[in-house]
Amino acid sequence: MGLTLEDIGRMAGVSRSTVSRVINGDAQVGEDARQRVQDVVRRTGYTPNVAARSLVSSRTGVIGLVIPSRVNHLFEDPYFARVIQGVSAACNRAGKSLSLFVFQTEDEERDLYPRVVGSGFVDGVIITATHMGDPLLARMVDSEIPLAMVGRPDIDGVSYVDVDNRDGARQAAAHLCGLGYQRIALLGAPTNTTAGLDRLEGFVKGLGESERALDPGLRADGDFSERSGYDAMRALIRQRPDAVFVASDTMAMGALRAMRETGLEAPSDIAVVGFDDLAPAVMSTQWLTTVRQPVAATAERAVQLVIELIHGEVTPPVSEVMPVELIVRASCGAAPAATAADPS
Amino acid sequence: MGLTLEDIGRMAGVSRSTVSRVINGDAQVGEDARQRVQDVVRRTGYTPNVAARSLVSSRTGVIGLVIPSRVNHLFEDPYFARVIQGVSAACNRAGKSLSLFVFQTEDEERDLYPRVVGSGFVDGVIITATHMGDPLLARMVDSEIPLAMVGRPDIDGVSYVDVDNRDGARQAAAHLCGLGYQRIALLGAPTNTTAGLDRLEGFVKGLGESERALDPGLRADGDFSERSGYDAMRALIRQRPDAVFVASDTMAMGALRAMRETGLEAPSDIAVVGFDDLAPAVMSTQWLTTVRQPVAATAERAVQLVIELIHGEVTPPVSEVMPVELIVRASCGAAPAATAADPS
DNA sequence: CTGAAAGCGCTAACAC
DNA sequence: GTGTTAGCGCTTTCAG
Repeated sequence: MGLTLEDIGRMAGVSRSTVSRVINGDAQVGEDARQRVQDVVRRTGYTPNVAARSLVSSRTGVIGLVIPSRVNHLFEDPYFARVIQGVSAACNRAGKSLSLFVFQTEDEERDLYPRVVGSGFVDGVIITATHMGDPLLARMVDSEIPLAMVGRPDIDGVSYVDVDNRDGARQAAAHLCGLGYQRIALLGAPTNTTAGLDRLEGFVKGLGESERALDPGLRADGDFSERSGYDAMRALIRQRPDAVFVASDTMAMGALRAMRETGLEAPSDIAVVGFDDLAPAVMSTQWLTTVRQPVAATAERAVQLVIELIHGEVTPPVSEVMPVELIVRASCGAAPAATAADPS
Repeated sequence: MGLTLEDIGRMAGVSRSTVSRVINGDAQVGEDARQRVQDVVRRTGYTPNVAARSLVSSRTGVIGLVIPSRVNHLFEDPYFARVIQGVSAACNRAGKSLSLFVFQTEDEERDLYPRVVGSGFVDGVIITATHMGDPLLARMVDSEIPLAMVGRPDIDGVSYVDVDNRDGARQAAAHLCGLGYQRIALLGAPTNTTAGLDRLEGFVKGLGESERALDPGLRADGDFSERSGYDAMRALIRQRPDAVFVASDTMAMGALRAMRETGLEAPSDIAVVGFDDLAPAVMSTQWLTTVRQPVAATAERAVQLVIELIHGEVTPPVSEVMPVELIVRASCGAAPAATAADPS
């Protein structure tokens, strides 16, 4: 810090332009000059001033991650930690800086929004966890800032990377049907989120593949929280389901707690299939059958996508859907060993 | 975007200097000029270019949050989500931007470190989750960048905000002693972290207040993961403790799972006290007796602290320790109702 | 109270 | 190959 190109140039006996060229990997530099410059840079630990660089290039190398988490409990769910981790890792790899914007209140959103899109502080943004109808997304699209969403947007014109929620839920339903369960319940995710909607649709579709329909009495929705899973399951239990697909593992933890409290066990009393495969308890017990979603890979693709958008290499909207995988373990009542041995 | 001070000035019929003054709240501006400028700014949605501003002021308004999480499972623990949330909220309030640096590998650390301290990209940094002996912390101190740690550093010269881990563990031990338990075990946190060390010390101290010592056989350590809590508890169970203090709620979840699996219940077979009070299951069941640590408040103080350091308002190292609170619930075997009614 | 002018550190033509 | 030069958009003396 404090050192400038000019300083380095002086020390290496060249002009600042040559130093700039060396630093930016320009090939048109003599071998000896390059050598001298690199020595000085290394010796002094010189790092270019990003502000000056941004000012002239109108690029900051910063990618914004916007989480409009008005609902506080969003942070309860390990999903967000994973998204942050994935985006961070991808930014690191791409040599970008990550700036995090968590809007916890309307006020914060109002105050911060201009910094995100107007000040030139970020080159592009990744947004996640909007709820349907959130005007924020539309505003961001209008701002024309390079934008990629993690998850499926509810409006057109947004580039995104989503996981195949429909197919995951479909697989879960089909698996439960295949296992011969008769009263298959749905403990759904909020239907004001596209993930909730897609998982509902996929579940219904999976049932349909076995000529079944979703009994409205066998459906209750939660809000992704453990507590809501518990509450919804308490209600569901009275309807005597023999299996339940829970649209998130965190809610599944709540559902299992409700079952335990009622003296019910999985899978013997009620088979359980979750969605996510990233909660600590799920990972460490390897017991819950669940739909694994590739959060890190999704976040990574989203980062690549904004970068392509920033460079103008693709024309928005572009989208991509990542495959999910049903991980069969014990909680659904299918012997995992048998499944593992299954040559199919 | 695209608009400059010059543009605004032209539209308002003043020079760019005046616009700059208005925007920066300089008092020395005529009422009419100020009015006209503000109108234009509002109408156009003008936002100053941060790069240009930083270049001249050598301030970016960015605070870096560094999480050297070489251990992947750090992200399993809700603690980090909370720290991020707290730091983010505090930055928002202070009008600062937050830049997140997660070092997951040595390589990432090596590559990113210069960007953090050398490029002038951040005005100050908050660091957390270092392990003892981590040279990173020493390097950051040497760099002389305004620095505040969340947690207690293991070297001198670092400003920090910590929670009172010692006192929390002491309270937990004292509470268990007071309840008359005889074989009180410790399921500790890693002793290569200051939090782990402090909780151990506090626990021993709390025992000491009742003239007890920690039976080495009644101690097992985990690594903050659910799995490690499970494993450690399996080992402890053989020693037949009648109570256990678990140094993190996530590990407590694992410990309870081990107990359940062995047919043991809390508090009747083994009383359990945790530490954190922020895991979803703990929050929603309100069942686990635990030491509540004020993570959000701690993060917030850390942000205030770096800001003061940036402004040179305080001379490092300064430190602060936030009080923790034992939340007595059902898992320790003390009737919570009685405790609540206790006039003391 | 307001404008003119200098310059923050860097990149990118444009010369040589 | 390498140096010179002109800004990027802003803040900040310094005049007026």
